[in-house]
Amino acid sequence: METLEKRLYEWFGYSSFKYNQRDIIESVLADEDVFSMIATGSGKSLCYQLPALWKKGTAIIVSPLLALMENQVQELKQIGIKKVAAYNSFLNIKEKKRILNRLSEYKMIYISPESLQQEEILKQISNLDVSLLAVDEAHCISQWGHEFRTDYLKIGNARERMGNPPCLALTATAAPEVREDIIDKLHMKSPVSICDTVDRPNISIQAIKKEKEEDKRTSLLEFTRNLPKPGMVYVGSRKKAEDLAEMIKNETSFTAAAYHGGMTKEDRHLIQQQFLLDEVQIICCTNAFGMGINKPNIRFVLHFDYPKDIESYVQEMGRAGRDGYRSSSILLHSDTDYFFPRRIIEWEFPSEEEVHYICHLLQAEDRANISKQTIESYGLEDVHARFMLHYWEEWRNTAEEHYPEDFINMVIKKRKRWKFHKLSQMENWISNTAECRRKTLLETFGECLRRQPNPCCDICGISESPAHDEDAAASRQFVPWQDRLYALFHQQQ
DNA sequence: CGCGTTGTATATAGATACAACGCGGTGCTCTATT
Repeated sequence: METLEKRLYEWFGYSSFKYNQRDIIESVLADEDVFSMIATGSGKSLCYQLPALWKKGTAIIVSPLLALMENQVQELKQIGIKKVAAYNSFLNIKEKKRILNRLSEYKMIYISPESLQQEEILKQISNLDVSLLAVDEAHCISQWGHEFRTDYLKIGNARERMGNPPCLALTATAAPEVREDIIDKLHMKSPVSICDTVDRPNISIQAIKKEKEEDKRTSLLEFTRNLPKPGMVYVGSRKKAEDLAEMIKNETSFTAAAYHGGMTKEDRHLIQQQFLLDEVQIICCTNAFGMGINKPNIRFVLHFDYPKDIESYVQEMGRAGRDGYRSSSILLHSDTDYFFPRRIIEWEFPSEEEVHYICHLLQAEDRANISKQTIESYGLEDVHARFMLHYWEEWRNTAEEHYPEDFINMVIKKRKRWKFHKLSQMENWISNTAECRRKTLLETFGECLRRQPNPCCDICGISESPAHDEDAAASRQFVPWQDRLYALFHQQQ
């Protein structure tokens, strides 16, 4: 397929495909459903952008963050691809109508799962020739869909309304159960699966036990002083992100800043830019920071609090060393960490009392009269209200009698059990790993460790001397010069 | 949800019991005000 290369150069200015890109694109062009797990920075977006331009019709691209959509649209327009739009709440009614009335004139429409559920857009899309439905950061379906953003679970229904176009799911991290969940929720039938390893040989892995929170702080300062920078510190709460950033600024000579979802958009953007430009050396953040960030030279990721599942851990530590140079992942833990993640899981669900109340309400009234606002007016949080509406709708289709007790047992308790299971899997890896950490980590992704890098992990032994750097050097050579140049160039911007 | 802090009443000047309140990741969208 010589013309594929020709178009790649003509449209995007690249002279060759990266590892796996061609396979994915060819499968998409053959109208296959494709599930693909490839590393961040290996050109995921091109995998739907090129087919979108190539094929007749309009591609719909589901994206989790408004900022990501805006970036992509802007970048495409800059390289001369103009028939693209983002359909979201940035638009006013006039602009929305304008786009709605001429959907078929676009080659790509970026959209959030929430906007995709609006009846106006579903109606228009059902008459549209949809060339491809692409879901970017598809692990969000599994990670966010069940409790936090339930519209992620409804993409499959929207797909049916479009007349079942071919579907491409893209992510950087997904364990086997998560892959199955994604494939199921997108109503994919025997998809082609194209996956990279999740192993990152240039990142050494450590989990270190400390007595108390105070000892974790001392250790954090020590690592901050001694490790190469820039670095990231992941914490569990907004307040702690700010506390630790303050502490690093006061106790060391390095620049630090906090980043979390409670900050204004402007502040978040500013801190992000400063970190990207190496003006801020250490960023202390909650899990709000990460998606869409492609900073190549992060030298360490330190987990001051551990995440609730192994995939999140792999995603977060994997932000280190994208340039291929030696980097560290360090996780600090202590017995006092036990309760926090458990409380957060409990908090994700409405209380039993609330469920009872809302179930009776939903049963007594005609469902059409009950909006999210009604449920919120009974004191439920935004997320819980959406949770109740989504599952109630599913629930009433599956059973004849609808008792709140059954709803609690079969919907809520089931999900909680699953979440606690994932949490203990994470904790087991932290506290009870007897073999190589890298090996056990890969096994949860259904992979084998093919070659042990040096340095590897705290169990295999971390050598302090930089003399054993052959592996970091070797992995560096794996990165083609074009990619390194690209990384350097983007670092400059 | 569950834990820790603050507030209030009681009955008497300091201490106790118990209720109320606040905390605690992730982001979309729509609507009504500054």
